Amino acid sequence: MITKRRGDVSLVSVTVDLVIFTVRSDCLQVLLIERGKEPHLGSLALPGGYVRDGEDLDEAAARELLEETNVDAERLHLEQLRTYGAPARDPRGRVITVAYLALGPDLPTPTAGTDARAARWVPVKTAISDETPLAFDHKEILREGVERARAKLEYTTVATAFCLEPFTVAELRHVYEVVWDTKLDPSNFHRKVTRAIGFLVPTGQRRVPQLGRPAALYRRGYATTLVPAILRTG
Amino acid sequence: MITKRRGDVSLVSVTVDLVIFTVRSDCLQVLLIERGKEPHLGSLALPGGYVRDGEDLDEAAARELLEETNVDAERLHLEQLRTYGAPARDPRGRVITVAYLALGPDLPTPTAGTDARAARWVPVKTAISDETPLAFDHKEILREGVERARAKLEYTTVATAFCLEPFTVAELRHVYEVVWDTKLDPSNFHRKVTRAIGFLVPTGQRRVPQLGRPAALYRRGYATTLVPAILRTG
DNA sequence: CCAAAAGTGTTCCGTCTACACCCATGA
DNA sequence: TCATGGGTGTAGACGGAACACTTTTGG
Repeated sequence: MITKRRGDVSLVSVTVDLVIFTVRSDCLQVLLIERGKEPHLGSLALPGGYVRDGEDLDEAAARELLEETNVDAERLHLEQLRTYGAPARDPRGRVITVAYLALGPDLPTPTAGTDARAARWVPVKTAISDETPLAFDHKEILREGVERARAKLEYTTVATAFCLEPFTVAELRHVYEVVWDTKLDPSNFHRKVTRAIGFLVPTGQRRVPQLGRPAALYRRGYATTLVPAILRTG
Repeated sequence: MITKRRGDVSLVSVTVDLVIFTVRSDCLQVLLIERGKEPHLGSLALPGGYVRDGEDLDEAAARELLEETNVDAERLHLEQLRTYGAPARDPRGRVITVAYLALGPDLPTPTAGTDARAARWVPVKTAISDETPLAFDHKEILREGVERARAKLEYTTVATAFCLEPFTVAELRHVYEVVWDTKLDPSNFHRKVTRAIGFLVPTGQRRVPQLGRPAALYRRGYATTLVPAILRTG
């Protein structure tokens, strides 16, 4: 282990890693990159990078997000997930990583990022399975990200982060169904989200679908917590 | 800012800081130390210290906990809270800190720790108020710790971490009342905690109080999540 | 008219709240 | 016996699940 010291204090490198989720093709997908260098050259990993001098952790996460997805962090939900610092998690030496969770609507192809690294969307079911190896401890980070995202849909309004505004109640329900991998009763779901104060703001507009009655369009409301919560049953 | 580099990568120091709560004298208290050196010499701060070589973050937190409270981390609830890394949060240079939340029963006087630093229990109301300055960004960390602890009583069984086994339902209720700063209906609370499967294990013993009917004694059950949750009302 | 999706009404049922009430002990 | 806290019973309010039903569009 190569570890320098400042005084009697060991020094370590700090990275941020991003668990970026979107709902695409009826499934929850995560953005993974193919590593272009050692260690773990060629294997899949979460996007991320070193925290720079004078940069706060949230800033570093937002910068990496912009570099990887070409989307301004303003338009996404971004929150700190957890910090991982097992001594041997990176063979290059002591590196601890602050993991972030990002949720966004179906984004433009991420390959347009400034990094030349190949980035692509991978269904979470695939990424999480034992058949898909991920670099470092990224599998564990991803699993925790999924759990956090699923839990947060229950008692917060973050699900709207997956929707492009304006959106319909059915689109929002689709987000819940995909993230939770369940079916929800459309009528009861409609009542819950429209009655939760501050969750949805009606635009007064409607969208005519290919089939069926036009649906009212909404934007995100001011509320961040969802009362009453929308609980997963079973 | 004194920051060394390894290759092109900036190196930082990493600390763990502990938000240690207990219920003492009918109020929620936090363990604070009086700093014995610069910066912030003499002011109150959360206990903590540098992460050592080859030490995982959880290990470092458990070690600091043992040093500060002289209590084995096995007997306490210990979980990662959040990581703080604002560039100027420590005047000595770039130091990021991984904050941990620890919950335990009314502990022996913490001054017996191996560190010579003066440690003492401070009511959270006092510590959190604007009249009590805390070192670094510790006020923010403390506030987030309080919020986390309060929220976790709702949907997990961590409240039992505040109780010495065996304990009565009234003692557990007292924990909820103190942490939430509310009064709870004793009869309804009793039903909720005894019906939640895996929360409490009856010992078959009773404790005869100074006054009133003897109360059944319980130990912690296997459950970590609380279903149904015990919600704060209002 | 039919199919399909949006949205509303209604019934049933379980949980929470409030509070009356009984139980077990020491004084 | 009384006072006190432990614990149970119960009626009403509230919210969720299930599902029948109405609305609004395109074909």
